[in-house]
Amino acid sequence: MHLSSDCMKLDELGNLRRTHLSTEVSSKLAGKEVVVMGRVGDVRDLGGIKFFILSDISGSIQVTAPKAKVGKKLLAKIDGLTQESAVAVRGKVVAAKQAPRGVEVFPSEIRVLNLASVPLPLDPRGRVKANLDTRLDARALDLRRSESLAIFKIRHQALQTARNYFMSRGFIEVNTPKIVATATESGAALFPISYFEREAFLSQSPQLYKEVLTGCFERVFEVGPIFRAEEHDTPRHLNEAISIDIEVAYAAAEDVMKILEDLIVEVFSDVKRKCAEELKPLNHKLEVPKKPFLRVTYDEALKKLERAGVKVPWGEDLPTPAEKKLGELVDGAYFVVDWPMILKPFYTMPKKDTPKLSEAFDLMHKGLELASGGTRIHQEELLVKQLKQKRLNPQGFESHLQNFRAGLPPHAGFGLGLDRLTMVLTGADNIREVVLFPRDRTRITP
RNA sequence: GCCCUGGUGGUGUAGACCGGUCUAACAUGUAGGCCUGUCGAGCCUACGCCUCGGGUUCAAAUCCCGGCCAGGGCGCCA
Repeated sequence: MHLSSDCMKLDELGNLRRTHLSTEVSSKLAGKEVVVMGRVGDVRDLGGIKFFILSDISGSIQVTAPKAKVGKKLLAKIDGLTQESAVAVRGKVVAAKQAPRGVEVFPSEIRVLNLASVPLPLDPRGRVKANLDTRLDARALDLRRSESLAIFKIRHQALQTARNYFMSRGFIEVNTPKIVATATESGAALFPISYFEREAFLSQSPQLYKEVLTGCFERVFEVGPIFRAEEHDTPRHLNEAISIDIEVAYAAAEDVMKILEDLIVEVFSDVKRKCAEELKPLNHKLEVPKKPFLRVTYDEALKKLERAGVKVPWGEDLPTPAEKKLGELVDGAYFVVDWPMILKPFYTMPKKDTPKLSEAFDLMHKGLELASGGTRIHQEELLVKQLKQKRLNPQGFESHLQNFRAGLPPHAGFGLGLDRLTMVLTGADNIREVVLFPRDRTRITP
């Protein structure tokens, strides 16, 4: 019932189309008619003259309505506007020194395409801060804030740079299934789903698929979601994340570490150069790491930590406080290499001379793990041995193992967390800030 | 799951330690009014809040217990 009366107030978009983005309206167009569309910002009514700011994805433009020059119907329409409503304005461009950008539009027609209700759950202009939880509940509105917008433009740039990087180096972009039949890796927590009459799982990583694809495409990369059913509750873990995964034939750990190094430096440089405007509202100074990144062995890391008063027994993973400590001891981006085999998954290649250690690496940035990778096993016999050692049944991996009998080449690769990378690029201290609609232990909406 | 901290109008905060003076303050917002150059407009008026349940007390936003929720620290994270 409210709906019908509200709809009565609304205008149709009809055949009207935008001729200019708000920032394309310049004083050069003075005297010309333009059609701009966007969201209503501040409305200022001075009695004899009314102003409102119209914002679109490019920026904003002021719409000015002097009583003497604009009809009563239009003035009434401006009175009825609410913050964040969607409007179309047809009008004449006027150069004016007093206008915010030296140019404004005198309206001849205003169409209220959709009226925003009041009050909104948060202020998208950001004058009054809102808690992260409140913002995530109204995420699409929150994304109109300049800080949020800046974060996702930077994320977009990182993704674009990464894609360009791989494509210019002969990588083929692939999409592997996210619905998988078995829990392929150890006792890792996977989300079970119902797949017709069978149980299936959400993929935890494209690992096995990308390895197999090196046998045909040689160099592959994938940008896609990974799902982990771990009950973690931290500012750097989500249950759905985006991973940039690569796998390269005829390569070993050091080769893909160089690729990763190059990629990181290129992404940081691009963001620093092309997203200077976006970094400003985030108040973030981006430091481009220098190549080559420091290689710290697992053993060296333990020694450094012990000297700093943090004891980690050999053969154990670095607990969070140890990771953070190491991040203080070794600044910027660095690799931790030569991990004990027991800490790495079954497909990890052992070091030839010291088989207790692996050819696996982690890329760290100030204590935060951004990527992990290494040389993979390509010989079936060794892989079966490792499966058994991890107490996995090789029979469950038959469809995977058959590829190794078809002459799968030696290969190496890594998985890089796009969300964590974006955290570092934007200075965000909570991973939820850099994900449009984050999925964590308690949140599955919006 | 554990530990710490918190929950006050639509939003963000103050008040709490030391119960009464709280008929709950400030900002933003919203509604109305004045104003023909505002630009985080200004001025005037109004509207709207103590997380839920229990307890202590003459008296609870304030103290105690529990629930729920959130933030941080861990754990978990092949």
